[in-house]
Amino acid sequence: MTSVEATKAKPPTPRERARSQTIADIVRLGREHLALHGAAALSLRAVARDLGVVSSAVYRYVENRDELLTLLLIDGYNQLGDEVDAAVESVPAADFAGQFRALGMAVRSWALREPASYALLFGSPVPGYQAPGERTTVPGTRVILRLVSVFDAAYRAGALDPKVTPAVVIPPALAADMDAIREQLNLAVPDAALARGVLVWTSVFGAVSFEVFGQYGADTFAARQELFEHQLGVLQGVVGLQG
Amino acid sequence: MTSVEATKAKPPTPRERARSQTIADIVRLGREHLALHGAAALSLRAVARDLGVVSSAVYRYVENRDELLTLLLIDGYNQLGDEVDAAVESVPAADFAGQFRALGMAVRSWALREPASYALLFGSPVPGYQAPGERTTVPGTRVILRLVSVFDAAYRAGALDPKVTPAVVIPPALAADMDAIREQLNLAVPDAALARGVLVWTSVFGAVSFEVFGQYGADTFAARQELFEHQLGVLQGVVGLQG
DNA sequence: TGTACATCAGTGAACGCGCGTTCACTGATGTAC
DNA sequence: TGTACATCAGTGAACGCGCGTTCACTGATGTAC
Repeated sequence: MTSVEATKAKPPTPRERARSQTIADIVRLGREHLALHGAAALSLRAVARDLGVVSSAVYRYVENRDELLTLLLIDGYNQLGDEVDAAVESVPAADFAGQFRALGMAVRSWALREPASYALLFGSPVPGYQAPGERTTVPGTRVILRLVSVFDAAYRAGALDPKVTPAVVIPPALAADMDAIREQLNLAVPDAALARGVLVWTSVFGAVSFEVFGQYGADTFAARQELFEHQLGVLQGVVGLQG
Repeated sequence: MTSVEATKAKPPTPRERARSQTIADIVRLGREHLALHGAAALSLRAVARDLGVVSSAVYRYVENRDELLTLLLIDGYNQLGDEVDAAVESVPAADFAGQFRALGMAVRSWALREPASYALLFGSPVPGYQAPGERTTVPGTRVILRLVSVFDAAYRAGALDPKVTPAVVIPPALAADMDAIREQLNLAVPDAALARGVLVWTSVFGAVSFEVFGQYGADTFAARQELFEHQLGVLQGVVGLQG
């Protein structure tokens, strides 16, 4: 009445605020359980206990265990996506190589900070759980879309060296896949560079996964940060980004 | 008595043969359960059921659940190691690039055939389980040792192109790690190539993991075999293997 | 401003399930003399 | 070759546990008139 805030974007009622607060708490507690016991052991009862509530009460907020997994998946993708976006945007628009390295390092540092979420998103599939594509595809593709957009912008700016190492032929079937991707994402970058972009993508996550999942022995690599940055440097060369 | 077979390598008694047969059965059934429900859900009771035996009986053969996991881990590493060895050895000794590609393709085809074992070895760690290094290190390093030996042999034969793409500097801390590795494994290959070898290693597994763990969307890549072979071809160039 | 009703959060008991692991036991198979 | 004993595989009952999910319920908070 007195103020002009009746902008029809109806402000949340106290109940609604309490409700979304509780859902946020559930997701947070779920993430902690993920970190302690892994996705397969994620249990609604345990989350209810930590929430200080009887186990059946969480069913007011979450349909079942699988939906909690879905919420955690989406939450993880968005955390990672936000950090990657911020890292890339902190680099000058013309420094494509720097943007690529910032992206890679953002992925690594988030993964090391949240190994359980990383494992949920990029590790072994959770047995018996199938992510609902309608809800996870958009957040789940943020990083790769960002990576591709860096490569494409670099190409359009003439910053992708076309004569990278020994050229490797692209078989027709693979070229067809590349065409589809290029069309769907409105890209300019040609087949060879696009295919190398895919390799770079999987390689970045391969390096991060080895480190997070403990595939490097306990003490084979002391200089892991340097190793990763070196890997990024080489990968940058693979796709022809100079700088 | 009648024959000369008392060579002191005492032949197994019937009981001993039955025993190792049963252990082999347990491992085989465990692998099947892994494939169906994942490592976290691996249960001794379920294995006992499939073995047609009461649940407490498996404790005659396996100390506890963790030991079954260890057996499966070792079994998986050795399956993979055997296939990789066979693939590499089927290529002429002088064709280092061919050996590398054979290794990569052997990893991929085993992983696609045994996705659950692959997930156990290279996916998210199993919560609460710590592999006993004394038993798993040797089988667990077979692939990387084989890969390194291909690179080293190529280097010694002068088949590693030293002027690969833009050279990337190796910081001192990383160089120290490389020195230790070189000494421990008796290698000749220099820092730059060794570091690129590590990248190639993690990249091969990164590409395989993305495919096995379903990170590529359902239909983004139809030509997965071609994609992987292309990736191997580029990686081969990264480390300077010509051919 | 006050009353009557609807909505929602949380309770507590219960269902049926599978798990790892221990233990005292029965019988069959091997070994020593 | 035969007997006495030791070893081993497998049984079946029991322990205590945690899980997902349903359901009828109580009480507090919101909404319509």
